[in-house]
Amino acid sequence: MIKVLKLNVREKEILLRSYFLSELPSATAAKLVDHVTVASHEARDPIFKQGEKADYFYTVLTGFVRVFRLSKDGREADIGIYGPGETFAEGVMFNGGTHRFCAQTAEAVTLARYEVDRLKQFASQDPAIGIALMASLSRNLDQALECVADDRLHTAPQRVANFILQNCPDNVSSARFRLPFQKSLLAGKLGLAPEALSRAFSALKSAGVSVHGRVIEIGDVNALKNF
Amino acid sequence: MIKVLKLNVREKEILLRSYFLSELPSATAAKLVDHVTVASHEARDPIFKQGEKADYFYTVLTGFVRVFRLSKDGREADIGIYGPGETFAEGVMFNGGTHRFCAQTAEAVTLARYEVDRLKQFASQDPAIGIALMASLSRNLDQALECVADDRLHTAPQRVANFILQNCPDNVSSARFRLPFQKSLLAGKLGLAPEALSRAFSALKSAGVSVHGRVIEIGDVNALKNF
DNA sequence: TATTTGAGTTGATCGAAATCAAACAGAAGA
DNA sequence: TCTTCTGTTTGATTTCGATCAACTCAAATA
Repeated sequence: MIKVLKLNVREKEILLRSYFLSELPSATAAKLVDHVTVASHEARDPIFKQGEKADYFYTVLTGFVRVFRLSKDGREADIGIYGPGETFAEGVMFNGGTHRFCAQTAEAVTLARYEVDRLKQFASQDPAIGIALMASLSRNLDQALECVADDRLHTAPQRVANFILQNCPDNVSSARFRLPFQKSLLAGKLGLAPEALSRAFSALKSAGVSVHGRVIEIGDVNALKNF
Repeated sequence: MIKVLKLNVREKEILLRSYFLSELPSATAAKLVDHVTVASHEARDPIFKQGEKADYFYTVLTGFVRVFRLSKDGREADIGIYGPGETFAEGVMFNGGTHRFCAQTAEAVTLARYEVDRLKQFASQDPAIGIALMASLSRNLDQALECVADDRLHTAPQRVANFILQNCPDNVSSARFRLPFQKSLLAGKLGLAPEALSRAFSALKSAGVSVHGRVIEIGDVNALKNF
């Protein structure tokens, strides 16, 4: 079930701090916020399906969204997980107005929706909007390329190590953090079966990583970097 | 050895038909062409290296360029092959001005170079330029996501079949085309070792594909689609 | 014509991760 | 408290593709 609502104050703040809008002068950002609608989704809700007409692109306000390709034989391959402040599917502004992938909520999620046609119009009037959109596209492009390279160069334990390191503050020797979503979701994001993720965590024990539920403890950050 | 030159007439035409400039009104495109420099590279020349400061992004005029990540232990993973009319490394406009990947020519190549700083300035004045850049970014983003999904869902022979089908005209039952670059380059693009590509071609014989040097003949396009 | 060189293929082996199956643990519900 | 359900782990097996090595073939060179 989707409910469409107006933005509340808290949501407005999250949105203004998102990667996309934070690039803009505050007056411009405020104008865009006025045209945003909010969609509230339950867990496991489909947001859109590949092949559908694309009327919106999205910024996540709360929760996590899984974007994936569905193959002919029904298997799914994740191409990205997006969390609060992140924008996804901006590509539909320029690819013929059709979604090329499926998107589904991982849990209860609220989304800010930008209308494609309206944004195109705004972008054609104000260069700053185009530039902010480019920054967002560019960020997502870099992540996708990084993902291809990571998949092709590194083993499962190495990819998990990379992910852990991205979630560690820089210049510390040990750290601890909590996974913001299920392990099975992380497995998908890294292109692994859940079993492979589990085994990868075991393999990282020797590098000082211990896992308790969703809490991950890194004993020696440098050891992990050289894994 | 790099030689920097002015555009000749032929190069100017290729550039105006490139994915990036063809999106623009001809007056705008002409203005950008005036600020482009041409770099002429020999085969196997490095164009830039990951970590380097990024002063330009590029559109290929002739030849093919390989963009790849170099890992700590010296292995390389291709993230894209770019040919005539395609633009690469536009991401550097927004990622802090540093190249995140390496680029190398596969053969003798001529490139049109756009100065990042100048393009940013132009984009901040004319919304159409930003929109054209977005279209280019968006195209490259889609390709990268497609690549992730393809890697994760399909076996080597299936990926090769997909590549072949992308190079077939639509709605024909049989076709024939010539690879525009070396097989080893194609192997890299598909994330395969050259041996694996060779074996994949053999596997596709049963689906009516025959290979003579760089010429690929597809006996039954539909059989290939269902491979 | 003989020779060298590089691209591509073929064969044998190995390793990483998918798959299938079963056990296990923690949270939610009766 | 006991049961149920879902997410995660562990074990056994299989499959795919990397790797290493040898070989073929064609083009380039002498």
